[in-house]
Amino acid sequence: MSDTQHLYLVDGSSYIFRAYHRLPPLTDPEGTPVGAVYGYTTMLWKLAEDLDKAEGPTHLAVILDKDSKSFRNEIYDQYKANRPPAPEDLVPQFPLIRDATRAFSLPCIEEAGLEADDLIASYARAAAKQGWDVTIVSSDKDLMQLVSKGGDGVGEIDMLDTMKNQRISIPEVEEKFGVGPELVGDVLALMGDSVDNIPGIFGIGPKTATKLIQEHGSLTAALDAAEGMKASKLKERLIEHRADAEISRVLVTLKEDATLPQPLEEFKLDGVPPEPLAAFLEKHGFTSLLRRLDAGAGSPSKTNDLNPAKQDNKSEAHAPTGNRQELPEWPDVDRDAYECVQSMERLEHWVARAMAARVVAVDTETSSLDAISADLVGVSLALGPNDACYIPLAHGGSDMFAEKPDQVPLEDAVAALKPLLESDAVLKVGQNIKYDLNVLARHGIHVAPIDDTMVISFALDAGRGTDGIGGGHGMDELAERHLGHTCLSFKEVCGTGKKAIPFGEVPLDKATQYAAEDADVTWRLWKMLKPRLPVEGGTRIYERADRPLIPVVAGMEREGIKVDRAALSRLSEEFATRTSAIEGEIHAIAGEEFTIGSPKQLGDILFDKLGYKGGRKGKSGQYSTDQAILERLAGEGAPIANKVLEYRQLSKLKSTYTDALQDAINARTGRVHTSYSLVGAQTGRLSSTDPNLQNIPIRTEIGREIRKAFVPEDGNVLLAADYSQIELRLAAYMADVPQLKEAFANGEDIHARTAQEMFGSVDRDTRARAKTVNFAILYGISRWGLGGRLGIEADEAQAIIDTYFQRFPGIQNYIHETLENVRERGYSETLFGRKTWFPRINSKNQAERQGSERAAINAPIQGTSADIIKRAMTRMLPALAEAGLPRVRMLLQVHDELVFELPTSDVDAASPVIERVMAEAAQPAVMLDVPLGVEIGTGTSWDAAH
DNA sequence: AAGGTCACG
DNA sequence: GACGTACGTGACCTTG
Repeated sequence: MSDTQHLYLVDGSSYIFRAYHRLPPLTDPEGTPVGAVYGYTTMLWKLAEDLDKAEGPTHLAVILDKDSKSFRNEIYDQYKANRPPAPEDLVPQFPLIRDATRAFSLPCIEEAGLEADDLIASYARAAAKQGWDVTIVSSDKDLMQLVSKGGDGVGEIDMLDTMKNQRISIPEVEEKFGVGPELVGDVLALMGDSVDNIPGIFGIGPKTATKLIQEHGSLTAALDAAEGMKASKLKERLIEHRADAEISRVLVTLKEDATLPQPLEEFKLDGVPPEPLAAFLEKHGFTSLLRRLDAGAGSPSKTNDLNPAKQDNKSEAHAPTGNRQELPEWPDVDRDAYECVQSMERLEHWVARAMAARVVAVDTETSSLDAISADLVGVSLALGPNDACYIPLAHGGSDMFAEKPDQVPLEDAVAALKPLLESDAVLKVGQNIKYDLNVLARHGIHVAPIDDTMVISFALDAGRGTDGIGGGHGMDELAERHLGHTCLSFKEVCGTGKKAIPFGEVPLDKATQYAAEDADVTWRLWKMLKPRLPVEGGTRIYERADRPLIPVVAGMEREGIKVDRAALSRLSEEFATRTSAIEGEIHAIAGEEFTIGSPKQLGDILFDKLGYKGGRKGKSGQYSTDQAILERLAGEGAPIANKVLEYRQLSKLKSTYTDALQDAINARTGRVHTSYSLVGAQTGRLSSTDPNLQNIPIRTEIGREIRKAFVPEDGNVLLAADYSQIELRLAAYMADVPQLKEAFANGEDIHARTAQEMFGSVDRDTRARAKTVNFAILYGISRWGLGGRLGIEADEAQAIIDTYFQRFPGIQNYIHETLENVRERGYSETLFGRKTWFPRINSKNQAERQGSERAAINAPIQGTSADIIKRAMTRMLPALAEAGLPRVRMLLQVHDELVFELPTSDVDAASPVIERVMAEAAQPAVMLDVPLGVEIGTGTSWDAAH
């Protein structure tokens, strides 16, 4: 059988569209866009490499569409009528496809009045008929009709999707359509195709189409059976739109007997002559391929092992990574140089020196990690390299110490330190100084002015170091990066796990080494980082947004919020009862007891024991059992799926919220105090931990029960103020989209307006789809993602995206320009100058690069929104005080929402102030031409305030 | 410690 | 040449 001929038919037209959308917008030395051509060239190269292999081609031809009209337009004038025009930078690439094909010395077939699909069908059948095997290089679903097994002197026809590197034979077709290739046309005729504008039957998608054909065996049978069906929407549609289905059946039928413009024999492959190929590669600057051609002595088919792109996956292109500077001429950290301050006299000496120095690095040591409940154990100060001290204040008390060490009494020390820490003339520098602010506030010290090395690092380098806790701005990490110094770790000093001791039990010599080192390192970091701010454009965001926010957020953390413990406790009990009942039901259905909370065990029960369909996923080879999968199973009539979903929901609510929040109530204040991280999110958003109060349930009825437990003190109410659609408003401004700006100015429903622009009409369906598309845009879109969300094919999603860009060209420009900028400079920027770095934006790893691109599209929008609410927060309490409303307390921030607690009698006066401060927060630095809408609600719970 | 899942904007 | 599919978070559970 070794002399079997194998014909490859390359569907060039569909390939170039796919290549266009998945490759970066490359241009050749002359400025012609060539991204898609490059993709096409590498694909041909790969095919040519397979020439000598068993499965490889003996004959090959590229088939192209000649023009946009075909005989199908005569049958149905709307055929492909709503297809948007090809993107501007794709058009000049069409002729280059022919050039590329010729460069490989391959035949290129096209014929007026026929689509590439028809030529492919005719060639495939002709070749198979004379016993050749045929591989169609395409992933077009219409072509799947041709897949066949062969035998009896007839060759086999399969398909090859080079992008997914997947062979498509009969099983793959059956998997996709639920029927064999001979019935694919019937399914397609029912479901239609919005890209080609094949009508199908309105309201019937792939699922229903497959089901009908499976049940009835053919399209005609299914249509005939409609009369006998029980009354339903489906029945009506089948009857009413029968003609649509019939014309669709004709349109999807491939013409298999077209006259062949060139005989099959002429497609014989004889290697690839290098000269024309080299000339082509050179002309368009495809240098890596050119190198491979040179190295491979002529033919790509002999250069299998060379793949330069693969070898340096790690190189991160040219995005600046410079985090390191020349080290100043400082002595190395010397932990034995630090002083342990144990007398009032020495303390006063240090305070006097610090006053004179004008800058002091400060660090506090405490009994626990939680700033609100922690007790002060000691304070360290640093005035220069190795010029640092530790002032122990509450060490001893256990048998670690033979007797309590000499220490300045806490109150005396506080009195001595207070003038220094509150002096306008002395800058206090800390690493995460918000923590120290909160600790010291409990002792009546209101530290100011301040600088924070962690926040400075964030303003300079957000996104640069993606690994490590604290987003790469923790002290140990900064010390390593900027000073080449390894700090004494907390673990080394206090131990870990059960053997851990509180800092107050650490002997003074060791405590001094650790604590004073922190202050010393903080001082050095400040000396290195602070001067970079003006040089690297970080001053604006640090001085105007982040630094002033530190004491504000510290205040919010100290305020905390009251939660109704009894209400949470009741909910916990209710959830416990219900989960255990559901657990029993699930075990009954499964026929055995297992741990429902274990995705592994659950997956084995669902897919192995109970035999539901659903593939493996991920590297672990474990079944996925997430919400989307379970909802699908539930829709297919698996009773266990809904039970598991309910079980999951309730146990999540119980463990993460009703149980955990009770434990989070502070014994001293009776309230819950979250901790906000100012450097938690690369985009500039805050994040909230211990507990996270930025993800309290709201989307479901049962979840909102938890929100009801967040309450005001007697005589007060909670007030929630939300920015409405702030990110879309910012996108409308930043991308300059007149229709969206106008809609916001008029207070219109923005998703409805988008639906009108996109689909020409507004109903529930189009509005929902428009909303999804709007969000997709903000998040950096991909047609697979959008397709998944909308439940449509990726190519249909692509058509929607194209329409969106056509209607709102500003958005496309914004995305293009943002990415160009990020690729060139390495970072994105918000309207207020916040930078986020994307070191992988030019990565050769496509997944990595595309991930960075999506994040980079989103970062300026999400980040600008974060900047705005930060500005509002900083101005809020002074504005309220000025309005005579000092009793309004700002408690929480949830990205686009602020939560306040205030006397009921203050609501009327406070609401307009809050509204105004938020709405005007961008000004005067940025004058938006879109209004910022703010919605305010009040109530006796956080839920009621919405 | 990692992976899976799910709560929020 | 292959990879995974919407951005940004944090907490909890199970398992290795």
